[in-house]
Amino acid sequence: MTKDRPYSALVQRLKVAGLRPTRQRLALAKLLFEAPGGHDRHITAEQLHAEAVADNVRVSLATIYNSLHQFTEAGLLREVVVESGRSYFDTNVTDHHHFYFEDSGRLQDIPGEMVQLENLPTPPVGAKVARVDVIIRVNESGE
Amino acid sequence: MTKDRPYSALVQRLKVAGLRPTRQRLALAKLLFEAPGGHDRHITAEQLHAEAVADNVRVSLATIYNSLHQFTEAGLLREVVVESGRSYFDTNVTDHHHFYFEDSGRLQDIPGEMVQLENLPTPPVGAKVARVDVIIRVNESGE
DNA sequence: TCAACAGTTTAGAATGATTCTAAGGAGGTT
DNA sequence: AACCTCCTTAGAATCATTCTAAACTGTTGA
Repeated sequence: MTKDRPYSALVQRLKVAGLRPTRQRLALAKLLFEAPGGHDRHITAEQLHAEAVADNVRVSLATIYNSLHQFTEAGLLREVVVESGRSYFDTNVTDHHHFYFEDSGRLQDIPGEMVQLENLPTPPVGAKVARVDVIIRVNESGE
Repeated sequence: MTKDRPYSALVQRLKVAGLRPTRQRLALAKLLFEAPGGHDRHITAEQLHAEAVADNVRVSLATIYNSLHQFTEAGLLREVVVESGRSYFDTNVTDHHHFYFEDSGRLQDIPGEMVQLENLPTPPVGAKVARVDVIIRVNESGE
């Protein structure tokens, strides 16, 4: 039988991340990482919750938040902040940047190698660079 | 008399921006743009409110928010978002970028010319670049 | 100088996203 | 199956921010 195979890729992925493969974490991981539409998803907690509900997965919002943060800490997701009061979680954890469409609130990936950062200033003494985010904010409306 | 001179620089600045120079807007503008510590301030609404209170200026939080947004629209301030759920307002409106100290939540300006962005991808058709933000996230704790 | 109107301020309620709490539930191991 | 720890959850709580409706003030023109 191919379904319910105990050691599917997702189960392994969670275990490697040090997270117990619970019902809800598996369901969320599936929605996030095996979405039919492909990868490079930028999703909010509310959106993921809506998807889960639509997929008949019963999960509380609290668990959505817990899971998103745990996945992020484990390196399975990356948090992107472009707008105060709303966090996006990006399934693309490779080095890359973003276009942000201010009108629609949509994000679009820019491959890391498409942006060349020259002459980056050295960080202050004692500080280590955790990440460099480049956000290109664009408008689509003819304003 | 030098105080209460009706056409001080701040009054003019507000008028040019199309904002009536009211008591509270003047007081806030003074705190923001004529702070003794110098320019390049990165301040939140709550912080500004606290400064106003400490300076015996009676202003409501609602007015703080209104003013910060009006100043931003008028180009006197720039909003910086680095962390979900908290907006910083930057008194430096020239082209520049930021170091963000994740431990302390502090921001530090990086002059625009210190970051050279090469090969920026062209925005999607119909979209115009409003701004490019570069945020260098750093940690100070020896983690 | 002063009336009058439009633009401002305000307290407090409302909102929206996120976090907390404490109690019940479910993996995994023996 | 027992057991312990980790996980999930409903609902309350929190936090930043926005809204509302009423009171107030700058400015203009008579």
